Amino acid sequence: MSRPAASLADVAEAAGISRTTLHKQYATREDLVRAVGVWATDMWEQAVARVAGQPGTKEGLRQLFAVIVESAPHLGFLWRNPAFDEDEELTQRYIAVELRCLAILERARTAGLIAASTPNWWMLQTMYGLAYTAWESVEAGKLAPLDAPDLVLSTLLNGLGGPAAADAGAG
Amino acid sequence: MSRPAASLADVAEAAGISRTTLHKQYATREDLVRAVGVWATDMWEQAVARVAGQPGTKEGLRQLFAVIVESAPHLGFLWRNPAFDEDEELTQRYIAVELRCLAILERARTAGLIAASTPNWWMLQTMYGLAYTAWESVEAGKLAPLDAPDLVLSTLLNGLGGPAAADAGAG
DNA sequence: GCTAGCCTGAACACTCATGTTCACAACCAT
DNA sequence: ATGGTTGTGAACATGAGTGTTCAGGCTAGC
Repeated sequence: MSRPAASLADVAEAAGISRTTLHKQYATREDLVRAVGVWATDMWEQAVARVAGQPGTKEGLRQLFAVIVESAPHLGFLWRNPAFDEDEELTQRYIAVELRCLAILERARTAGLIAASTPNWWMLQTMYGLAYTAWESVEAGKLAPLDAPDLVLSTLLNGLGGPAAADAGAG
Repeated sequence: MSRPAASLADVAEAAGISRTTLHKQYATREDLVRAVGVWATDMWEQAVARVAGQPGTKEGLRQLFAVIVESAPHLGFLWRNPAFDEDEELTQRYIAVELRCLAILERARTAGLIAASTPNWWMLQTMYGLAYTAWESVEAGKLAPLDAPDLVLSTLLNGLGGPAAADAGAG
């Protein structure tokens, strides 16, 4: 899943089955890729469903970010495949899940945790960006998995600013 | 450059030359990819060189972020190509440029703009992540190019936090 | 005009991923 | 044991991308 250029022979070997059997289950490579895309979407859906009821509190956001970080590989797979952009069903499902994430962020904004002037798309973008970055850091062994959600939370809410950064002049 | 899977015929057509001529200049596809990698590294080197002397102030960081945002496509190309990881020269040059970026960030940390507890790798990761995210937003038409550096600056220093986010409990 | 250099289209061989087919072995239920 | 299912290895055909060669055509400089 992490290597889009892998041949079907490699995939079959990695799956511990023969190439013939792989072709029985997925007639074409496209079928296989889509099946993995559906699976990745399932994973993401289920992960977000676990936290969709969270309130717009710091703890609620922390739960949300924990789920996004752990879904990072699935999201990365979906983002990297341009084919999914033209897949009506997957796109619809993706948007629906994204809206559930956005709902939590909006609650946090209403609660004053996030600046009222922050547009929806930038909340989402920074959340994705920071969470994905945190996941990469975990993969690289630079960040402990359990620390990732807190780091994303504090960075997204407070930035990296020190004592002299009280106001950055924008926002 | 933005489509790694493009055939050499497509590349030649896009370049307005024949496939034969393309092969004369770059014997193999590997040669071509590496040449583009060298070019992307050149671009990034030159861009950072323009701001390497900046101080650790908000304006200094803003200049740095402006340069990273504009270099995002070049960086993306370098990041997406695993072949470059094994290229000694390009890796060395990449690290050298990264260190020049880090120097500015460290100056800002010393000046108190960035929390003293922030590790180097997280400063770099968040800078890359936010800058790349901002560039994508520009590409998507959601963010004005001139606003991008300021948005990255304020988000990285202050986060998205509103009045109720005075302390997120981490860091 | 003539030559040298560069670009071009066309053709070719080669490799590799892909998709298909088929015969055979293992296994499971009856 | 028997018949159905499932997985397997092997072979084959196909198509795309790649790299090479070659015979012209074009322009620039002599």
